[in-house]
Amino acid sequence: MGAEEAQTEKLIKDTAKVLFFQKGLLKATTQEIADEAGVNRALIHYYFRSRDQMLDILLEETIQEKKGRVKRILSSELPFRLKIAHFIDAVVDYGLTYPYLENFLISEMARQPDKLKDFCARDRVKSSDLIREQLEEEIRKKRMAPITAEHFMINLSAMCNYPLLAKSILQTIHGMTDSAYRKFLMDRKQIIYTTIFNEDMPELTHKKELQY
Amino acid sequence: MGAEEAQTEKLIKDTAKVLFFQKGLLKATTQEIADEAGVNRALIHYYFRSRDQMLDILLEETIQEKKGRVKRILSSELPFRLKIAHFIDAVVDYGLTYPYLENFLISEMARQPDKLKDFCARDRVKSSDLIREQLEEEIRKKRMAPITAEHFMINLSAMCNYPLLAKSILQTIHGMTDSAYRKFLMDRKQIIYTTIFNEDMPELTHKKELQY
DNA sequence: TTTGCGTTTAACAAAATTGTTAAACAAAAT
DNA sequence: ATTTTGTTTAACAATTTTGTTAAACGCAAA
Repeated sequence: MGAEEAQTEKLIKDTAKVLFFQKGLLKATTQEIADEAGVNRALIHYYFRSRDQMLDILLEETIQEKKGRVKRILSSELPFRLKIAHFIDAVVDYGLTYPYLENFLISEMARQPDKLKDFCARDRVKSSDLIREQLEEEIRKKRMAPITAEHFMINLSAMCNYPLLAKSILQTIHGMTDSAYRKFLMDRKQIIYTTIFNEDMPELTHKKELQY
Repeated sequence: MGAEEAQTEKLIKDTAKVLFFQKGLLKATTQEIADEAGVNRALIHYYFRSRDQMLDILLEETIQEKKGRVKRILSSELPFRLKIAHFIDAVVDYGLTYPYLENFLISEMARQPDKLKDFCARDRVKSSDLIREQLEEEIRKKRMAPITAEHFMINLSAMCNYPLLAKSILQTIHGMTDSAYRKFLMDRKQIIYTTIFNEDMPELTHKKELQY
């Protein structure tokens, strides 16, 4: 349709993101993506040259966005516990959109370790570094048991991300509908906070300022 | 070599398990498996008819074994906290062998949900049911904060399994060698226990009796 | 030693998937 | 109206992967 910008390109990318990161179809073919987007398969090669290059772009974009949100929260001026509460909130919320994102990244790393090494290293600006000082002060003040920043962040990431990665398993075992699963994840925000701090999670204000 | 039992069949299965569940190569082809095992590709079809059927068998066998170990521990007569300590120990140890097992299961569920539904449901005899009573007593006695058995088990599974699923990511970010990663996982056993119970993990006796 | 049976292989056929190309098309600019 | 530009498509070629088959092989029992 002539000069209609990168509209179609975005349509393809968004469709592919849904198949890969939301529905967990790691092996979705270019044909399946094209069908889902309602375009011809050759278009994908026109815009992205190859399936692999498209995948790189999708991963790059999506992970950068997620990491951006997280980093914005962890490097904010909030007090420690409130910061962690916002982290939990943001990671779980984002996971509702793309539950299989990390799952996908993991598979790709096994397939082409070299390519993703630097990408991953550059990207994952160790989040543990962003909370180390505050965490250590918290421990010094005897407000929580001693733990390294690395293990603390991994505990936190684990409890937030695992139910996302394992979405299909959890839904099957407990016979949850999509909306039940959604509610289950919302409950978990509280649970995770309480498991770590042994107290109720505070109300979250400033949510919007921290999103972008 | 004549009457040499199902020796070769086992060789192929073990090789495939290593590629799929240990190295995380979800897309390993029948050719790659055959090469790695040092046999001709057609052998795989001779023994398993198709790649998909072999995959089913591998998943079935491996998950059953892992679940067997876990269930044996959770349905033992041990006191609650010791039981959980053994659970952590067993899951992390098994994960050192096949870190990508769950990752693989998750991907397969997205690909063929129906086939794995009953398999998964029958298999995952909700572990939360096996600890509910003891957990509730623990809470009644005010020895820990209130939490449902489901969320408790998911917290636990998350902290044990996530570092396994995310093996490649963690190793890359923190520049860990295989042996460093191994040590890191061993440390985590303590960390996980302490995060949940706010006390040091007890010594584990009876390890052998609980393994089989 | 030869017959039989499980095991192993190479060669072939079929299917699925990716990547390329040249032509058709539609809208905007000239 | 025609040219131009970017977009879209169908048809084709190449590659990869899977699945089949018939024959060869080696050991053990007859």
